[in-house]
Amino acid sequence: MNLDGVPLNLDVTLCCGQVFRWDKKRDWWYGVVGGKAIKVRQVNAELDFANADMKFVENYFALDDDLQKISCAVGRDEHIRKALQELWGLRIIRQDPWECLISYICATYKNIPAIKHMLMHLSRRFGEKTILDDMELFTFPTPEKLANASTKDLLECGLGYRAKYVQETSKRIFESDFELESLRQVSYMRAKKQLCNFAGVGLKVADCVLLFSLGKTEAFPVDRWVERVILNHYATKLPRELAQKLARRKGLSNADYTKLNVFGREYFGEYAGYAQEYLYHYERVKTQTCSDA
DNA sequence: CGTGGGCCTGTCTA
DNA sequence: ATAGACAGGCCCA
Repeated sequence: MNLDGVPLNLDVTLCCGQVFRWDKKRDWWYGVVGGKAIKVRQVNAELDFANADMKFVENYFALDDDLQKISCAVGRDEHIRKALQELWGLRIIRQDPWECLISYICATYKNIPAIKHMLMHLSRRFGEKTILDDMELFTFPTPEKLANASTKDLLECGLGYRAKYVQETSKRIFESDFELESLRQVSYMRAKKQLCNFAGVGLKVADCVLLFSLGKTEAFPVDRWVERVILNHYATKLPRELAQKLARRKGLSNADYTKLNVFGREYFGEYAGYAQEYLYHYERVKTQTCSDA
C-alpha cells in the first residue's frame, strides 16, 4: 500500500527498543503478531506486507496517530525538536498487552540484546512454531503455558530472578482470567495501579505496558536513559534539590521516579509517551549504534 | 513514607 | 583474552 504522505520510518520503529521480537532478513521485517507470522517492508512511501490485511497493519503501526499534530504538541524545545527531526517517522506501535507485560517484566536490569534472547527462548520453548518463507517463527506463549511452566524451564530460558515474577504473574492472569485489554477503559492512574499489583511490575514496567500496548500515550516511562536525558537537557526545569540529588545517586526511588514521570507528563502533555520514545532513542543513537542486527 | 542493598545472567568495555 | 562493570528495576528489610 502507499503511505500517501503518512510519515513512517519502519526501521527506526522496529529497532528502537519498544518491541523485541522482530527480525530483519533481506530488507523484510519478520514478526509474529496476533498469533500469526507476518512480514513487512518499507520502500520509501510504499509499505508492503504479507499474511496480514491493511486494516490490521494500519492499526498495529498506529498509522492513524497524527504524527504532525503530535510533533507540534510535544515540540516544546530545541532538544526534542532535534530528536523528532532526526528520528522522524518513529511510531509507537500497538502491541499485544500480554506479550508486552511479560516482555517488560523480563526487561528489568538487562540490555536489549539480552532481552531479545530471553523472549526468543521463551517463545521457542513454549510458543508454537509457524513458518513464513524460509523463516521459523514462534508465537508468544499463552498465559496458560507460562503459568504451567516449571521454574527450571524458565531458568533455562535465562530469566534468572525474573522467573518467579513471570510465573506468579502468569498464574494470576491465567487463573483469574484477567483481561488486560479491560485496562484500556480505565484512566492512566487507575490502570497503572492495577498493573503494579502484578509480581515484577513496578512503576517503570507499568508505564511501558500502558504506553506500548494499552493506548496510554500520556505514559512517560523513566529509565536510566531518560533519566540521563532529563539531567543533561532538562535539569533547569526541575527543582534544584532534585536535580542535584539525581546527579549524585545511581538509582531512582519510587518517589523520585514519580517526580520525573510527572515532569514529563506535564511538560510534554497528552503525547508525552511519544516524546519519551524519541528522546530515549535519540540519546542512545548519539552514544552508540542501534543495538539491532 | 523514605532509603539501601541484593539480585540472575548476558553484553559491553577496557 | 578475561575480568569487571553495567544493564529500559523490583522487592524486601
